[in-house]
Amino acid sequence: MSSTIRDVARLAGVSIATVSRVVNNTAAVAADKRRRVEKAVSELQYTPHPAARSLLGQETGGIGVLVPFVSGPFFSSFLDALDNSAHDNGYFLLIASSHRKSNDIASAIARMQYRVDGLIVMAPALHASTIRQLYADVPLVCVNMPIDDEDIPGIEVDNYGGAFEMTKHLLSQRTGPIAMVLGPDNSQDALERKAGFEAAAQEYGIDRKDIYFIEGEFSEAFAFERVSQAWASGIRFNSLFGANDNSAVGAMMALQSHGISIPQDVIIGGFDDTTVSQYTTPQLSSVRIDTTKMGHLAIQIMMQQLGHSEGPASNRIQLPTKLVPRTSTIGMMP
Amino acid sequence: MSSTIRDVARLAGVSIATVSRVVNNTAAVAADKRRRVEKAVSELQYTPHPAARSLLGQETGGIGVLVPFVSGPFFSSFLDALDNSAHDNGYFLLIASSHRKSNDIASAIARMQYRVDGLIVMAPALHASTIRQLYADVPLVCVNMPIDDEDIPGIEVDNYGGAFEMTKHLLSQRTGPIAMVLGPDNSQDALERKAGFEAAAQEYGIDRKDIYFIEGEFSEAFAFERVSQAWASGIRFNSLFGANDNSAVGAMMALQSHGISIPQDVIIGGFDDTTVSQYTTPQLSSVRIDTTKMGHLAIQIMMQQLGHSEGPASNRIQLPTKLVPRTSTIGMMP
DNA sequence: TACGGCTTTGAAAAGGTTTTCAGGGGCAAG
DNA sequence: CTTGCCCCTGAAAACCTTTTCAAAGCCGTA
Repeated sequence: MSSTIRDVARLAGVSIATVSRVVNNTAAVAADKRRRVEKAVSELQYTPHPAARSLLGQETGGIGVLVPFVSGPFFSSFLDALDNSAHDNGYFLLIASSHRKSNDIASAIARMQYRVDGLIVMAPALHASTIRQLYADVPLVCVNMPIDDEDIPGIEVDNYGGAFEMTKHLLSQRTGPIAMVLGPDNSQDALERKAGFEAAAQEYGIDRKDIYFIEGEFSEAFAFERVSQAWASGIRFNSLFGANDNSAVGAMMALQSHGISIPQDVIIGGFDDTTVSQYTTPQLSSVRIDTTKMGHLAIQIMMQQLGHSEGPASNRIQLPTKLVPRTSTIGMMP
Repeated sequence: MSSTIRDVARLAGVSIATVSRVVNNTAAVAADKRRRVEKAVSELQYTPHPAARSLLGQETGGIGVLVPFVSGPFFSSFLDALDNSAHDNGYFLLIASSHRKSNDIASAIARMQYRVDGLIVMAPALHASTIRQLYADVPLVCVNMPIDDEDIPGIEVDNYGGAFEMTKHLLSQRTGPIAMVLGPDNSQDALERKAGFEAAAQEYGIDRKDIYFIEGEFSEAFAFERVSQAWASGIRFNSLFGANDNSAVGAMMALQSHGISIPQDVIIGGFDDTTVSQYTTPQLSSVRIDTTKMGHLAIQIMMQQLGHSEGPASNRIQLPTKLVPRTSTIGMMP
């Protein structure tokens, strides 16, 4: 079986207090005893039991992460950044996915209780205050979700601005009727993107009846079907904005299957700048969210809350987005 | 602050033992006391401290997962399956990524000590016995890595068979000189794929001098560069097998940039059946590893080891692969 | 009525660590 | 030589829970 601090103390001929002092380097210990203890530690392969430590209110070294899904390029690259950054700061990640169901979130958070020093949550369909309520006494960082409490630190993505910019880009290339494939109703980011889209369309003076909204679910298959239906039913537009890349790609496939050529007949833009956007034909213009930066910032804010570092000036950050134009919105190649 | 079992006991007017019995439903308790305790529990929002529990050798409810990376379609869909399956069994995941460095693995495993009930490891560059050595007394499941100890349960992917099948597919479409973009030397799966490739080439009687190996690192950029070099230096082949999809895509891009058309001039196959393979032009033929099944199986074997279920008949599973032919290897569209 | 057995209950120990507190020893200064 | 201070060390408490063990109460039966 695994050895305890008592075993080490016995082997080294000292008290357990001394062992603890050597292991944690927390007080002066006579040189010879220190040596003896170190020898005993390595001989017995002693590792302090984390449960005993956290029982005393010590830090656990863990950071809980809650995301809707683990897979998908957007979430997974965010997780990757989180993981790297946490690792650099000596923390490990406890990851749970909520699958967008809110009761799952409650149970997932319950499991994290006492096991983590902080919580990083991304739950686009929930509000930050709900999370805070679920687990009150832990440092919290909310990412990419509506933050309705001034005191909760977090990172908000500029969905509005990104959508606005993309829509302007589309309309500057090709004016006239325009369509948008929406996201799920309960997703705050989807709504913000819609708002940005509308504002830009208005700025360009597009007539209300020349703006088409097509239902979507952030999924390629769903977008394919609905866009296909829309086109078949005679709806026509010169450009299309997908609330995320999945939707945009689905729309692209649907239109191409109707014999429409992109970007000659219709230009298309997406959101998220997913990996696939580089591989479609034509390559999909998109709006990049810097997930790596997002992850780093989240950990940085968390470290600040845990008192480990200075952190950014504010603990409430608006993450800018970046337009990435590709061939799906550019009429002619140079 | 958060409340303890003592607070509950005091409020309900019973002993802490009784509270424990009610909370864990572990022995008969008089109806009125039970009610009082339940009331106190909900009133104080009491949650047992997991550290105290695990100190008593109870199960933690956590399963540790070690993967080279968190991101990337292959790993993340595996993680997703793992997460779903673990969740269904009432477990949560503790995820750490090793970034392929072996000292990171050691420290990651050290962190997991005592925090998890079991460990699922995917470390293509390491051997199972090394892991076992690092953390002896915990149920272990090794996935997609060389298992050099009969007693360690795990899932091995049929890399050899998949590569064999793909190579046969390539040569049945187009015989003659053939190239393979290799994976990293220290990766067991890469070596197995190479072996499968060689065996198939031999079966088809391809002359040794008509078989070209091109260095690779499982990365698109690296493959692009090396394949480009190879072609520029005059090496010619009718078909190419990429040790993974990244390499195959890189090769495809490189060849296309040289004016070669796929599949008319050269046919290409990959491995992993990554998402992008559906979006390249032409779509990339690949070999699918059912990551979802892999995740489910891994959890299933783990549950068996933890004594929770019957599990599969054997705890040593060879996961079959499946050839997914697409347009990159089919000369003419129907 | 008395006794045996069953149900319910609480006290206490155990699990492994950190930290406080008090004491012991050595050394320097007076 | 004595006193005082500092350095080092060990005993013990504290953290929170589960579980064992023993006792108490109750019911039914002889």
